[in-house]
Amino acid sequence: MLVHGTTSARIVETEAYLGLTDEASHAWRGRTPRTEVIFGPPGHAYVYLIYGVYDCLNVVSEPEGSPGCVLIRAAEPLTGIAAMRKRRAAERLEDLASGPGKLTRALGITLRHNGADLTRGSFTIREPGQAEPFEIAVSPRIGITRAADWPLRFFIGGSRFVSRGGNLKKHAEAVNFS
DNA sequence: TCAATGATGGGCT
DNA sequence: GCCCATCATTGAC
Repeated sequence: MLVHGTTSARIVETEAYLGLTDEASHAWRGRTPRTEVIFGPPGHAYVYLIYGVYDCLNVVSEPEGSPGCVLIRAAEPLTGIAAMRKRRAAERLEDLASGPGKLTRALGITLRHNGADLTRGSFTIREPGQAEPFEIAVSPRIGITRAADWPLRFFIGGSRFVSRGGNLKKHAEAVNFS
C-alpha cells in the first residue's frame, strides 16, 4: 500500500517502464536533469508533471545506474478518506484515486516529492497488513504513443478501483496469488 | 454509455 | 514549437 501522512491506499494498478530499450520510457533518451532519479537508487519516487496539469508517481525499480521504474496508476483509498475528498472532489469512492493523476492529487503527492526515499518516513510504500487472495491481470499499457502494445500494465483482477482505461479486458490475462 | 476536446506547463528538438 | 505515461466536461446516442 501507498502511504502519505494520514492518507493511505492499496495499489491496484501499475505499469512498467523499462528504460533504454523502451521508447515509452522517459529514460529512453538517456540521462537528463529530469530523468536523473530514474537512474538513481531503487525505492525512490520519480514524480513528473503531465500535460501541465497532473503529477504522476513512479517507483524507481532498477539498481543505481540502470534506468527503470513503475508507474502507480490506480489505488483503493484505505485511510484518510476525508482528507482525500477535501483535496479532490469525487462522488464515488472508486473514482477518488482511480488514475495516475487522481491518486497523486488525492494523497497530496506533488513534484516536490521527486527523488524522495519511499522505504522510510511518512511517504512510503509498505506491505498491506492483511492481504486477501487476489489475482494480477496483465494488459497493454494505456495512453501512450510509443511501444503501446507491450503487456506491461498490471492490475488487480476485478477491482472496482482501476483507472478509466482499465476495461481493456480483451488482452488481459490473469495470474493468481494468495 | 462513449467519443471528442480543452486546459496547461515543462522538457526536448 | 511541438509533444505529452491525464482528467473533467461536453454533447451525441
